[in-house]
Amino acid sequence: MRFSHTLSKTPFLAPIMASGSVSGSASLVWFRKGLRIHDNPALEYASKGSKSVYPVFVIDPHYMEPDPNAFSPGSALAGLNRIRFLLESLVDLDLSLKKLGSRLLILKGEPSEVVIRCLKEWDIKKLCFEYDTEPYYQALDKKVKDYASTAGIEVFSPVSHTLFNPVDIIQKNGGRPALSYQSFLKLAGQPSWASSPLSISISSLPPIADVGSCEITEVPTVEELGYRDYEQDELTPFRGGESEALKRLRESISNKEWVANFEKPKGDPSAYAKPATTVLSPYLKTYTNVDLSHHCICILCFVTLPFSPFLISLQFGCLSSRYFYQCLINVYKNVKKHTSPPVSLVGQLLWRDFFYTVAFATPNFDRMKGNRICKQIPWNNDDELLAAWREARTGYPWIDAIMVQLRKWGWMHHLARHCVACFLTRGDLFVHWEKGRDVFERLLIDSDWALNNGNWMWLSCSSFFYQYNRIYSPVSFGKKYDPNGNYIRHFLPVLKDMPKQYIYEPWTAPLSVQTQAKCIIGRDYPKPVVSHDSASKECKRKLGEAYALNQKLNGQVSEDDLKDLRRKLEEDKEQESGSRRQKQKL
DNA sequence: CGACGGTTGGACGC
DNA sequence: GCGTCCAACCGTCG
Repeated sequence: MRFSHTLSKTPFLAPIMASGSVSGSASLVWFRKGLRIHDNPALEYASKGSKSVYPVFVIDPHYMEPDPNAFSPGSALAGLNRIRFLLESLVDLDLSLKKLGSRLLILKGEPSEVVIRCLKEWDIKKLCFEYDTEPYYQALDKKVKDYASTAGIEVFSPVSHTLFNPVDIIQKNGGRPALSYQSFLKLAGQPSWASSPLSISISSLPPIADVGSCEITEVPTVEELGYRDYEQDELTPFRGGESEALKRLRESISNKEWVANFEKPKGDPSAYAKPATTVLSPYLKTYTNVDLSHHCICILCFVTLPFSPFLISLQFGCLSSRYFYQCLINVYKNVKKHTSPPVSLVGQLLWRDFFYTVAFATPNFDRMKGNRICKQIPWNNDDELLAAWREARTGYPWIDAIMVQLRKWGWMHHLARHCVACFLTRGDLFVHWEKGRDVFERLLIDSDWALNNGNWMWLSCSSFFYQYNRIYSPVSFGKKYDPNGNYIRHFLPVLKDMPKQYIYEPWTAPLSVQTQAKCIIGRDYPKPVVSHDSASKECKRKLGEAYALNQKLNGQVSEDDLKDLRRKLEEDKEQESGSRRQKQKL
């Protein structure tokens, strides 16, 4: 089967003929990510030679239950938009499985306990699930695999979420991950499966046998999970699920020019699809009609990034990154010239693998302490500043508008992500990147453990990127793209009548102008929490000192060392302001 | 050890 | 819209 079918409406036909085999036994497919039928080796293997297949998804209440103390609607770990996106993906998966004569079995509880109970109850002989490199799944899967091995159950756990097996690449490099993109490219080379067909179509599945005493439910709605009093305008226009992802993918790759010429775009972080109303359906319609060439300037950089459901869908695995890769290569074959990594579309997929690989090889990748590749920096612990950033009241309209978009849409342009991440950490507020990471993780519908942590380290100059003198200006960066401030006016309606010349710095507007615009700074919209000029200078000074300490101690910076550095920085600051006062006296 | 390049900074001059 | 300077970081490679 050649890949040239990709562009046609008919999907590849590499059907798995498995049903009807009477001699087989029962298999369980455990879905976690990889919420798809196409290119799903775990599902394919389970269905081969089994007389019955149980497709299972376990809802962990810890992940889904409403948390009344959270700063926005959602659970402690996931915002409502993220939860909805996941549920939509599950509904779509259930529908697809039903078309194949099966269905998705939803169970609730601690996932390893639930899966082990199912293995016993259903007399499972084969357990199949996608391999996952995240520490959470590594620990979870160990419990389940340990049980399976004592019970004599075969476990099949293929790598199918990324282009490469991170283990292979780390081994090639003598046990250490590449820390730069270029060295990663050299190590990685071509994926082994690049020119062989992926299994992207299944004609039928073996049936589900008796479910015994296990409690099975349908995919719950957000209301059934206990979410009731949320604002309609806080709901994302993005829809989850494999069907939508594949549809969008096919539409996008049918534009060969766009795929071939995709280049690190001069992306416009202020571009957004202007909703006609707050009602969702026309909103969605407007958005899906947006010209992809302008808006799908999607870099997978901060997570996956994209203004497009098919790229967002990589996260939950509604779309296979390998299938996407093959589609892109297929387009490249049919055009005279095309762009290359890091700027090409394939280059974006490789960024994703880059972060997965380094994350897998780095203990404590999601924190500063004990993280070999992370600079030890004396971030402050200012909850007031953090809250101002999180709640879109820093007083910098460009920053606040982006934070509103994050909350409402669960998505913003990658350069917009850069701006707010830089502002929170090394640029202005000097708040710990882990705090910002938590907010993104919860609110982004495309957040991903490896990419999110990697990019927060990148933006905070903790790893990968170290040019801490380059700071995004919370005023001029956005102005470059959107001098009229339309993006700000949209997401911060309180500023909608502020004249163009003050929209990025409304505190500089004369009181008469503020009155005219019906927005008094300090009353209707906050004054800046810090002065960017002095705050950014201060940040550079602290980063310089912290880097020097890291170098001096060869990365072995203890908590006491950081405490000492904090004290020193405070003293220097007082001395400086003291000498400034003296100068003024003289 | 030194040179080189790094997916996307800002300000300024032209 | 492009080049230059600013100041000068890091990992990689020879």
